[in-house]
Amino acid sequence: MTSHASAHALSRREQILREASRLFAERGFHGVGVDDIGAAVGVSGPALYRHFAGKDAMLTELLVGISSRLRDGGLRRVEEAEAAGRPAEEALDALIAGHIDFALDDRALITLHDRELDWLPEADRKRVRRLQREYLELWVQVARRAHPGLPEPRARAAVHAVFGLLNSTRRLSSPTNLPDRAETAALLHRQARAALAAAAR
Amino acid sequence: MTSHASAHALSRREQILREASRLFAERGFHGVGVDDIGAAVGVSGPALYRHFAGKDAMLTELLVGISSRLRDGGLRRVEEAEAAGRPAEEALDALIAGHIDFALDDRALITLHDRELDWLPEADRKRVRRLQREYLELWVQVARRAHPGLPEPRARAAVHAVFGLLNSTRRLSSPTNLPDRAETAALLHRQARAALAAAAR
DNA sequence: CGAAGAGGTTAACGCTCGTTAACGGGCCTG
DNA sequence: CAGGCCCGTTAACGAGCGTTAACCTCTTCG
Repeated sequence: MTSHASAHALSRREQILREASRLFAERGFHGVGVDDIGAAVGVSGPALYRHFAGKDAMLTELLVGISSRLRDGGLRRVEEAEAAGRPAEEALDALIAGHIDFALDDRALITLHDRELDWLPEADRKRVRRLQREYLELWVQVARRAHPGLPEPRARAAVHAVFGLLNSTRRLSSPTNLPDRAETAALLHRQARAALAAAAR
Repeated sequence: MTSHASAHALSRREQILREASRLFAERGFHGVGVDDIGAAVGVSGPALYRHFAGKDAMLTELLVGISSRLRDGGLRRVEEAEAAGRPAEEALDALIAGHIDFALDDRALITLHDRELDWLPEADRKRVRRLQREYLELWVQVARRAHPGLPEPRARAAVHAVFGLLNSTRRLSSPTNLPDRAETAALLHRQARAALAAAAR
């Protein structure tokens, strides 16, 4: 309980997580030293151990946070759509839009999310995988409701492929590479929708 | 010039490259030690230095090889389609099919191709990036011919996203995870085609 | 036959890097 | 004002790992 957190600038812990995620995304988990992360927040070296148990713990917290945000956000959107009685196509659109927002706004996190999972200690890796699986299953259910007749194994593969499509933004290194955020989002959305529809044919 | 190569089993050099690519894909470039690679081919440790200048050199050779194969194969397919006077849509289909074959048959290489590029020494990295860029430009040209009215920046982004879609197979760890090779290939093909067509709308 | 070279071996060096130890200085609180 | 606690510092340890050295054994060929 850090008591006075939340409503002011950025706690040291959050600074560290932010810089760590940026560096991990740029150079990979093993390409970044503990000293590098320290330097990025203005302290040097082992000072980080006042805030985290170790380098692994930072990655764990980042990955669990990402996976949770994705799954929880997805669940919320689908529930909202269903509560409002909207058709399954719109729930699917909400999932797509949510994922695109995430991929465009938190490029670094998306990169970690499908690149650095292997380096977690066994227990944490299982936890993250579970969250990822739940998120995927959510998509699969909604996709099958939106496209009746789409068999489950194929839906799973199709959703998997669409994740690859949406996460491809991670390689556009600088934000200026995007012609225009809204336009890029619209393009990805059309492509994702079409890719899912094509799976059902 | 290794003289008597090619027509028999597998030269020691090729064995090493094959095992190295598998291990790099599984555990990442930094997650694999030189001793691991040696053990995988039945020799141990520094014996590899009889065949390669170093660990970097193995990765370089793998990545340059992959990028070259992709680009050359793509060029060949497009030229064949054009020489036969077939429409641009069919050339695009040929590109898609070629990439899918590669992604399904050489999963490890595809993984390296978009995951481990950062670890190359500067000069080699530029070389690989050049090949990758040429491959992408080839797709962009064909896509714009197949879909008139698709502006170039959008075509580039769309093709990029489709690469993400097609390369998503890398996360299906075991080959047995694919329900059926032909079916998976067909699904990916439909999705890629639809994602490109949707970009043109 | 004898020199050369290809392709192994084990031992050892040296660097990087995560982690811990030992220490110090502000700041709150009894 | 004294004792903790928070949060830094620098120094040092220890493991892992890429690379090199020194050495050995076949095979080949003049």
